[in-house]
Amino acid sequence: MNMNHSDDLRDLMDNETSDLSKARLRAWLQILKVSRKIEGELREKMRIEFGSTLPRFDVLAALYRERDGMRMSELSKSLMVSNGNVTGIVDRLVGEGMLVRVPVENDRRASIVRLTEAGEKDFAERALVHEGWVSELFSDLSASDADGLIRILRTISHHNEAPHD
Amino acid sequence: MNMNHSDDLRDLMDNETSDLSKARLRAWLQILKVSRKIEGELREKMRIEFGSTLPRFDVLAALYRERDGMRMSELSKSLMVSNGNVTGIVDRLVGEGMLVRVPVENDRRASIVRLTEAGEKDFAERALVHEGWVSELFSDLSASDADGLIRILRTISHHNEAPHD
DNA sequence: CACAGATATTTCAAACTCAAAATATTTATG
DNA sequence: CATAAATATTTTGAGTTTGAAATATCTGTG
Repeated sequence: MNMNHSDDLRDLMDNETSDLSKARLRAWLQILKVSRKIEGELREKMRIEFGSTLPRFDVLAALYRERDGMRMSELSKSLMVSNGNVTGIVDRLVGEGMLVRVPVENDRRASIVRLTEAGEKDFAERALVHEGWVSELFSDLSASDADGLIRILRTISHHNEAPHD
Repeated sequence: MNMNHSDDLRDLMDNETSDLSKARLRAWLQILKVSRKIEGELREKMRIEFGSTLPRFDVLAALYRERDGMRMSELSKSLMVSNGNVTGIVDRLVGEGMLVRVPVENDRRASIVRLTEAGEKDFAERALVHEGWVSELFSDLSASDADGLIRILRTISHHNEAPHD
């Protein structure tokens, strides 16, 4: 057949778009399926138990980790959602008394968002309940499978990391 | 210490909400992180390359698997989104000439949605490109890791399967 | 200092999403 | 047959999400 180096490569590529790439596609679809199902369950619990939503919980969680507060841009980057999106969520949480916007010294464009005392207290309680829900939904996941899952997912997210400056 | 059987159980439970439940929470957060990142990438490619969106792609994909078409309710169940949601997406895809609604014999409440010839042709091309994108985004995922990932995720989705009638 | 470009955030229009209510139709029961 | 209950779908209102445009402010360069 006289295949040269390029043909070998081509052959590898074709195999990849056939077998490996299909396995990866199945993996992606399974990730999507699980995350939709779990998100749906959590959304419903969140609505019924807390009268609140997942996006709001996510914002509160981010700010609970950064007690000194975050800028809008840090918040949207950390949650991987658009800037404009965070504006609306924060507006509502401010309206609920969970957050405050604090002006930034020497930069009148920016503001720091942080939990109010009530917001901190409320979220601490909700976070415990939320952890329980997740553990229940993942109750078939052993410790070693949890670790394996995290390891594999990390290889994926590292590959797609935003290129550092 | 004189611990009885109940104390043993309590102890096991407390350990669970401490270590295992935290591992499961980390696993969930990692799933969420990966699916957001990948969805974001795919959304952008979808918009730039196809001038379309992920939800529309999902609907087309479901109907490409069921060439005879599906009812609205089957579609929304298969995609795990609400009924009302599918209505809007299908409306737009009908407007684009990708889908048609066919009345159902003997049941004037229902209609079958199916791909047009153009829709079928368009989607077949897009699906190939899409698979390439996914394989690229998952290029650090080996065949065995893909299989491992799928196995672990299946244990999770099986636990949260809708209880059959 | 002027002012071009960069940065931080909000506003905007369109799309997506949900849960609940409304509509239309079918099925089952008395 | 009448009609209550069930089913299939759409409509509605509120919220979330995006990408792009608009605002406001800051920074660096001449």
